[in-house]
Amino acid sequence: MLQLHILREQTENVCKALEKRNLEARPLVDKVLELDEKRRSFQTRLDNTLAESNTLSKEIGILFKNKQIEEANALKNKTSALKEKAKTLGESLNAAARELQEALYQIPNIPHELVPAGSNEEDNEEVFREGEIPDLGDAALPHWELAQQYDIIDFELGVKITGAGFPVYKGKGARLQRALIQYFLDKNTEAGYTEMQVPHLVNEASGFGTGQLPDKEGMMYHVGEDNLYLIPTAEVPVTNMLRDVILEQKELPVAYTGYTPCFRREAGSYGAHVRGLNRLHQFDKVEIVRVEHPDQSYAALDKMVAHIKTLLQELELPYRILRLCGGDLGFTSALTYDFEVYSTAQKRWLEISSVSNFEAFQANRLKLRYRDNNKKTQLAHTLNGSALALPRVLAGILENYQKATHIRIPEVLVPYTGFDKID
RNA sequence: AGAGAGGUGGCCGAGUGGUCGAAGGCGCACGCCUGGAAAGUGUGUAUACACCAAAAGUGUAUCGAGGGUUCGAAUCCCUUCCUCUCUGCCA
Repeated sequence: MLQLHILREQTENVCKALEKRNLEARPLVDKVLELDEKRRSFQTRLDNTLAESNTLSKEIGILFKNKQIEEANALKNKTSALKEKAKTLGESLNAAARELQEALYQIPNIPHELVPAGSNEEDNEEVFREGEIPDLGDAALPHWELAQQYDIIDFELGVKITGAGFPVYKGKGARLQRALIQYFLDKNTEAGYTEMQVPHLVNEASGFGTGQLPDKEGMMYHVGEDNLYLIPTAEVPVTNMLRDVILEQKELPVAYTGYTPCFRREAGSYGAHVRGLNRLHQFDKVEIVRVEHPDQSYAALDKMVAHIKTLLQELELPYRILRLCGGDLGFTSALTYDFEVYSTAQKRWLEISSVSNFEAFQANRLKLRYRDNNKKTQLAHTLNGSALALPRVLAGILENYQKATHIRIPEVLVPYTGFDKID
């Protein structure tokens, strides 16, 4: 949610910047400003009415104490009109506030100046590429065939017990996955992130806090009986820990990491792009989340990118980094870098991490603030990223490390897996 | 899951219809005192919104949340969430 004062004071700039998202924001922004004015006018009128009524009430109290019953009753009559007025104004105020919020929710975050113009993923800007793409020739198998050949992931079994998109990891496949999780958590901890184990179900308020609700309700699994949602990412519980929090400036930055399974209904997926591990309803992910002073948030973003790079370097996977263009940029993000690992057999890049600076957009909704040097509360900046999403890293490892008779395990993982090849 | 008790400011805790945004204490901040510290002492110490160019200031709302009664609610009523104790169940 954008801050109203920014919309009010920098209307032109905001609209111009939003053009990068191919969004004609003018009508929306105008509507917000109009509703804001309306809301404020109702607020002022209601406050004045209530003030008047409060004064009268106090007078009535004093009159009763002095046994001036008649005078008191006379004043009572006066207050009933005020009461009526306050009620109407209150309703108008609430209606305006609600409308304002709804309109405000429809405006995405302002893209950072580095965000390239563009309409879809084709226009994303590759900013970095590293790692050798192995030459596997025509013998290269996609990971789902490797998974079957070495009996390490069973998609059919998942279908049997749950449904499509819920694979069963077996034997060394399970162990490799667990090794990756632990490796990522260790590396993140080493980099200064505090490990958190969080609930995998969240309440409605948390869904609203990070913006999955009300718009993206369809992406989450809902437990109706208890009105809880299965988390689509650790970002939801981890970030919501900081909902309605005022931090002291010296407590910044906050850096958390957490491993959770992620549950996504992912309606409307199809074809080869969802085969194997490419897209799942349940998958594992290690997430990193930061809360930063606004002056520091972009330096922090760079640090996060650098950190994720080291993970991929150590795993010796070929990857590239994209700066998302305006058309592909997430609603809440100001600047996002996607990491993609190369799937040698599928001959395409798979997204394994998305690192974003939300600036104050998310904090505004969460009411996550810090107290600055003048003791004023200010919105903090929030950032998060995957470090990393497991299935596609697994797919990358299986495909890129495949040999004629086995799959090699990246060296850094061997201490975690306890074996150096899958055969 | 059943029975009971309770949710008040950063924390503890008073407050059962009228200047209560809320006593008192702790903590914290600044000052005095001190050679320095402790003790002592003085002052200050919530959040949001509105008005104001801004500061100062003023107003409004907030005592878990939502509704109601009343001229007036932390206080009474209803709904709901949560916590604690006991009983039950359970990894």
